[in-house]
Amino acid sequence: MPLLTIKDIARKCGVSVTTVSRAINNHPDINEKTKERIMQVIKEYNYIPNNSARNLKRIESNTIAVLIKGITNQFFNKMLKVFEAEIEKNKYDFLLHPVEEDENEIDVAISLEKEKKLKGIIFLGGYFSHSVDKLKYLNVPFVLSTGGFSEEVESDKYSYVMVDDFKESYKIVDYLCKLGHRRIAIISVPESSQNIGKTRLYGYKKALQDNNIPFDPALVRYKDVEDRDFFSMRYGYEVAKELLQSNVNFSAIFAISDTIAVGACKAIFDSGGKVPEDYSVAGYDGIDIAHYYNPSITTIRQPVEEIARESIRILFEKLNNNKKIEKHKIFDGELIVGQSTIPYNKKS
Amino acid sequence: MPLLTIKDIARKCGVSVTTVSRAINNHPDINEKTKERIMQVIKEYNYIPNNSARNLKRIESNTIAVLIKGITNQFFNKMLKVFEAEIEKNKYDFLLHPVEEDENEIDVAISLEKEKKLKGIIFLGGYFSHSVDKLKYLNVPFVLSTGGFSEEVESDKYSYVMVDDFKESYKIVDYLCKLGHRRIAIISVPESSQNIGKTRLYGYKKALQDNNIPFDPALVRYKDVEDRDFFSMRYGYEVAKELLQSNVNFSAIFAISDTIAVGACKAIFDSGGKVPEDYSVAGYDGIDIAHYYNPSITTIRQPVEEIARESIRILFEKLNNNKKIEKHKIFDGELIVGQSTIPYNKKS
DNA sequence: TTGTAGGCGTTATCAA
DNA sequence: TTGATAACGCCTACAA
Repeated sequence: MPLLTIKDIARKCGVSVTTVSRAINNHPDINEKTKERIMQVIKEYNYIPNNSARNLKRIESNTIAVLIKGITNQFFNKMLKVFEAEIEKNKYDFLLHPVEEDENEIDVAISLEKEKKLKGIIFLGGYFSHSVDKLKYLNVPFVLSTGGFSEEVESDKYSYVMVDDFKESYKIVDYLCKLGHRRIAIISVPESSQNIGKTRLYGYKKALQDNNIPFDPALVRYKDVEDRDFFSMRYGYEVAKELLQSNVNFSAIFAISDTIAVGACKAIFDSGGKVPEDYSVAGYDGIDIAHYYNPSITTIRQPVEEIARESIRILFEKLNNNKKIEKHKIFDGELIVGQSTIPYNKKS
Repeated sequence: MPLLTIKDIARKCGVSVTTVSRAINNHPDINEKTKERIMQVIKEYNYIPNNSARNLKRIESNTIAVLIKGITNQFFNKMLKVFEAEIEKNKYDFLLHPVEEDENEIDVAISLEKEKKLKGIIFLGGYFSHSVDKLKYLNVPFVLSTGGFSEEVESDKYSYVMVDDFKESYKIVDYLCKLGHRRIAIISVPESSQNIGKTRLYGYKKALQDNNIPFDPALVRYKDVEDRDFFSMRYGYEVAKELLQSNVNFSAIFAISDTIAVGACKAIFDSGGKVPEDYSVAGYDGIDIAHYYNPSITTIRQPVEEIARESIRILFEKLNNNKKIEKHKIFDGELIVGQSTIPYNKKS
């Protein structure tokens, strides 16, 4: 079965390719009867137009792309639903494009803008501290959504929506301090790893400092793993296990993600300990499992739906008003107190 | 900044587009100096070729696409890693293409084959009971991987790799029966929902039958939810809550996915009950959380890495040997006994 | 080693 | 309402 082209259909119908094109694209200037006949043949042969040719020739598309780095990250699940719903509600086509870990998301965006003649772009995940200057090669509006990136970059060059990782990290560690914990371990990721680990570590340090708790490097835990999957339950489990087997004393753990926190809890259980009676454990993100775990995990809930909605709102604003002004929105995270943390003096 | 084309680069370099094309595509017949100069300009202006034009013109690509329906499903995470690794190891380009819930994956495949001049396709997720006949419009090798589809279709028309959902479902329910449970509830999904729920229900029924346990429709639980997200923890929570609040007597729950099982456990905890002391809970899939939950959840582990590896192996076989023979491989699931199930007579 | 010209499959323009 | 023709951006014979 050779690949059909519009010419084949035109020949079979005894009309010109132009007419077939009109039928396919719902042009008004075509006879209903002719159109029906053509659509019948198209259906019969299951003809599907070549998108490369269409994209190449068309002046514009109606597509908004969501570029996501780390598609398997649970954290993005609910955001994707919002993006899809909002984009379709506004009569645009939704294109979800996963970006590989080793790809530069801006290059991908430039490429995709050309290839699909995009109307707008949402960046999800990824870290822009490198190559922000490349953003100038984008000719359509875009918004960075929850991408951790360094503070140094000039933010008047782009719009973003996110939470303040430093502040939220501070918030939850401060909460642990206020519960009376003074030996708080943090499960983070290797410093070399380009991600939000660093910022959350700063928040941790500052919270300790403000609570007059000396910083102890022995409480900062991480390890290198081959698959570089640092935000997995397994990673949390392994790092927590090493911590438990060390002779480092601690009464609480701050894991920089909920998945890590889950792994840490399991490590404690497996070593015969209890959460929160023996150790308090806190996470970060507020994904489903934090709520459904047993015990439920104290965490910082990132308002993901709101972040997504605001991101897309800003994008539409730029799209409709042709505004050059870049908008920035920082959402507050919410401290969700679960069953996994208790005051130090209530410990068993 | 207007979108650059190959012509712009050619003009800036004072050469023809052909020469620029040669530089881009690493053709041998080009002067090293010329090439360097061109690449320099390309880098300076961050020129990125238009993929639509390339795809249109090129005779063939080197791309293998993985079409996945339900990209947010945890279940696929590890499979994706295998696919990516194996495809790249074999010097092909990996293209991950999410398929929306309301899209027909075969139409998407036909479209993508043309657009990207694909070499091969892996289908992940989705249900093929409808429109299998459309598969004949595909001109490249493809393999169905873990897609639940009805048994009726003639399987000599395509290759697939999967587990026997009926058998595995039977296996775990039989295990519950052998533990002495006779009132086993199943948390499934609405019958109207096109998915594996039905097959797993059959396995449940057959296991009961073989253990001389009467089937009680009151123990088959599901509900309609607006977002149609049936495999969420929340769904499991809600259905289990209704079950607990009903006056239906039961001692064990078989949830047709681990995520549902997690939700069910939480519902039991919230109602003051214990797992497994008051109720045994079993899941299905063997995703991370089944292992890391507290208690760990008894489940059927689907050998996802093996499934992925075998799928891609078959695809390469078809690719290299040009074989028309369709291969079928059914993997056994593994019953993982966790802490969430105990014998009926050990119940508190 | 480089350039010219034609065409990939489709849509846009213009004329009929 | 329809059709002929050019053009989208790129690659590739073929010619120089």
